[in-house]
Amino acid sequence: MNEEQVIEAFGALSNQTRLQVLRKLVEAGPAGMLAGDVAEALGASPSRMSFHLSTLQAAGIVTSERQSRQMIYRVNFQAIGEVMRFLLQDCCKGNATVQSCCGP
Amino acid sequence: MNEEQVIEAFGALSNQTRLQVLRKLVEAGPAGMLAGDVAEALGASPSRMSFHLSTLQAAGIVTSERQSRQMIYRVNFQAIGEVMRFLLQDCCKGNATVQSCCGP
DNA sequence: CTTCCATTTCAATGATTCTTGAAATATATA
DNA sequence: TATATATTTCAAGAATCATTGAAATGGAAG
Repeated sequence: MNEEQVIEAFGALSNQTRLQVLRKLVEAGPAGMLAGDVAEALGASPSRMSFHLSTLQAAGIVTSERQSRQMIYRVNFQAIGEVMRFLLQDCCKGNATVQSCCGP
Repeated sequence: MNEEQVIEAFGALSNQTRLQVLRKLVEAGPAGMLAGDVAEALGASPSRMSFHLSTLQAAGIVTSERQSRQMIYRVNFQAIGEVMRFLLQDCCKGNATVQSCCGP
């Protein structure tokens, strides 16, 4: 993951609605969630949710799969880990204080 | 660190100039860097750098201290760790794949 | 083929962010 | 006090982002 992608990911994460979407999808687990269900769960219109889901997907933070006429969205934990790795290793040179976020 | 602060931090990190500033300040270590030196190092005007440094400081990612008529900026590694912890624990419920970013 | 349903795309609008250069502020020195 | 230096603040304009509602698309079912 390069700097440009990481910047896009941070941009995607710097929004309340999208952070709520992320939490919902984490809750949902590997099964993921339908776009419409995410919209309903968060009280957002379909078009507004589509905008935010697209933003998250463009940043790689979620993936999408068509299931007949609906769309399943899932968290991409790998991508989130890579963003964190970039911040820790590339930006902060593996600083121990930062690293302790994952610690005991 | 609460959601609002984390969103502000992600916003601060989603910009190329500010990511470059962060790297410079990490390089500089505990001594920090003068605002003017950061500006010069990155080829940015004083007012433009002041804007970005203020954004980073408002987000808690850097601290500032006046030294006579100049300003010393330093990385706040603790804050960066807290942002990562929030993303890992609060958003991703401690997901192992995400956590492995800090791993071996 | 028509209709229905889920989602996305589009256009318009308002809000936020970024850049630029000039003016203001704070501090030091002559 | 006057002057110089470092930084911030301010105002204007350009660019990007978010919300809304209407229209278009993709796919299933009658």
